[in-house]
Amino acid sequence: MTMDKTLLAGSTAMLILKLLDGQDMYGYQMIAELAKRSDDTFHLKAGTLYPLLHGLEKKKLLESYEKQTDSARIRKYYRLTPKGKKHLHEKTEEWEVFSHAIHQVLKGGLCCEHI
Amino acid sequence: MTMDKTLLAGSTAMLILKLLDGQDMYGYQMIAELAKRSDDTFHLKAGTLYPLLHGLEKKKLLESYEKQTDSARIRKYYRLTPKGKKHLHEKTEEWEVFSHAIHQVLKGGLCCEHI
DNA sequence: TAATATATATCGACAATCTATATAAGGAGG
DNA sequence: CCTCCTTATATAGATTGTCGATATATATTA
Repeated sequence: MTMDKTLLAGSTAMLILKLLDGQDMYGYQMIAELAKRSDDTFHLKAGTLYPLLHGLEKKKLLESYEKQTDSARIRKYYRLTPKGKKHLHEKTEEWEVFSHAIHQVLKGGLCCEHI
Repeated sequence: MTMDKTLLAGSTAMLILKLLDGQDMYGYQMIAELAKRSDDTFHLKAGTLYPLLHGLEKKKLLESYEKQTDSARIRKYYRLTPKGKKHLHEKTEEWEVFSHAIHQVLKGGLCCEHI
């Protein structure tokens, strides 16, 4: 199914933070990992990811460091900061409230019709 | 809780269509009804709703008609068209896939880590 | 050596929401 | 009677988030 890209709005940052909660990763890896974990539902574009990472770093939610791999190639890894972890927690709760509310409306709303 | 407004992106139209699935409504009523059905999570602004309604009408997903109420005031009611109903159905399925995918990622993704 | 995959980055376009503002009618309170 | 608040519809401008296109460079494979 073709995902409506606008649905992602606002939740992309949360997903990135979640990916980094547990292990450090570099940008390109995140794109693949997100696709994998979401069963190929999310295909984050590079043009979306990199500006987002820079923004999160500026907000001190992430820290980056360069790491030389076996193949002489330098990759830029990102690490979740304590502040980022806190932010992730908040956003996750927000998401729960939000998706529950949507679910509520889609359920028919009949439950609230005559209280 | 202050809802991140961007989370709504893309799903507002679906919610409006859902509200009209069952009964015709006028704009102002939709704002109140959506807040009610979502347990005060969604507070749609007039500046968001009306352009959206006009857009949905232009796309033939909605039809409008004016109705004189008891109080001499004329209200503009909206009705869901068959095309709109079909659209609602599609968007609802899309939402299910999307929210499931988010849930999957937030779950930790550990389940997919070593398959 | 040429094509493809990996890897990071920026810019302009576009879509969706918000705030602010305009307009106007009805009801409540002073 | 007049003012304020709520109801009700509407539009313009600002902001934000995502995408497509493009640029650059290295590594792998054919």
